[in-house]
Amino acid sequence: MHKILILNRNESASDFLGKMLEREGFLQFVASNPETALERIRAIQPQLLIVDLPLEGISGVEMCLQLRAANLNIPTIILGESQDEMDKILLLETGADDYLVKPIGTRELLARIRAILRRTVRNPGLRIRFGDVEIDRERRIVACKGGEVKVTPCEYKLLLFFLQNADRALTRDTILNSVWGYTDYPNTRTVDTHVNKLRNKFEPDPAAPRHFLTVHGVGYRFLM
Amino acid sequence: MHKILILNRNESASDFLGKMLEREGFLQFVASNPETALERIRAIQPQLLIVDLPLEGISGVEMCLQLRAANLNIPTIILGESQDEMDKILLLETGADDYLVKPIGTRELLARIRAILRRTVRNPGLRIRFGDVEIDRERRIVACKGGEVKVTPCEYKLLLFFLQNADRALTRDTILNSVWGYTDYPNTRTVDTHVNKLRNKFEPDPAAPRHFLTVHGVGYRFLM
DNA sequence: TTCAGAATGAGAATCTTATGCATGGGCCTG
DNA sequence: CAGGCCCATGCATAAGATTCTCATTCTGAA
Repeated sequence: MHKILILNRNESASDFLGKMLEREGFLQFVASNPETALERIRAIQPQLLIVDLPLEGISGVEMCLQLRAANLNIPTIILGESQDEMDKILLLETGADDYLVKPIGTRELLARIRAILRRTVRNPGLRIRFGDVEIDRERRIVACKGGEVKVTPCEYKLLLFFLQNADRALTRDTILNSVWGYTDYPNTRTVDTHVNKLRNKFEPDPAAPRHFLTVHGVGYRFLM
Repeated sequence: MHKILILNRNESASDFLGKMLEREGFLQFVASNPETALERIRAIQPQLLIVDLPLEGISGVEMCLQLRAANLNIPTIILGESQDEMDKILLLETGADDYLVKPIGTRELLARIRAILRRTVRNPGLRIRFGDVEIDRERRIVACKGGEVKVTPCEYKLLLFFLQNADRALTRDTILNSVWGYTDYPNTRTVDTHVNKLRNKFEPDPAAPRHFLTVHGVGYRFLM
């Protein structure tokens, strides 16, 4: 979930914007002056800053320069009032990533937010977590309690399948079909073996599974 | 010096734009249809793509989807004719990084180009380093522990591709597609062979790779 | 002729799955 | 409700299959 900080001279004005962002699944924070903005960026570490011009006693360009001087390197979208090309250019050159002229089309703003995050945030959708386990699909790495755990191709596929079908009782047949692509089901305990391996790798106590539960007479059920 | 590819259905129209870019210190290339554009992106590896809509027989959105499908991950600015918010949004959502409505303010375009390059180009200089290895793209020279190491064209391209996609698990197919330009995937071990060569040239201990890691059953992952 | 790139194949490393035995839950019977 | 039986599951092991490495050979272009 991405954090977005809105800088606006009167907080109420950013209320509408903030609501919209929350509706879209972002976490929004507010600052009403440059100083608190800088503080909060350091404290909260948002992925994006939206600056609603004009600010109190400081120009947008100065704000950008301060951000740069503070070495925060945070992606920034400016919402400005001026159609004047010169203003836009100055802001873009001093560090802003985008500039939109008010009145803002909310859907366009959203699209631009996403476009910027796509470039600057490392594929958030590709990370999944459960318990102490973190799966990074882009790197194809699984970590448990911060340390990398090696998983074989088969284990990896099975793990992803469990995550996709969390909290559902799955028969061995279903699993064999989806993960292995088998259409007929030999009397095998391959699934058991692999579940066992996943337990050993990811369950704090493999003898008392909390995530990879067995459903006696049926198969398995995975809990996040 | 950054390379920019302009995609425009009639090349002459991009002449003005191209001249302007060259004046500003960019290297500009032109393509007049999507197919050659994709080819050239692979061949030239530009840092930015400017798409001047409309194209011949293909919509902007389709173009973006193709770029995405080809896994090229190239920053894209769209120059469009439509003021319609819906068009902008669609393009931004499908992968475009910015959308400008014609007529274009050249100075604003420039500022936006720079803003995007600032975020996407990792190394403003042409030198990249990892481990004991230093790559000088301007001179096309690779050095390891200070001494020059000869690399063949193929090895060089592969090396750069790894650097651009550091820390991501890459399938052989992806690599063959991006580095070799293959669209169908013969059952070949060409990639392995070349990775092997890179290991021998750049890994302190080729038997225990620290940079060119294999992801069993998938392909390879490069670590800086 | 030379060199880079692509294909090949043998051997090594790694992964998959069958097997056997141990264990434990579920169900029947008394 | 206890005891015992049966079957499902856990789990270690090893054989078998796959995938990877890398030296070598082949091919085509300069």
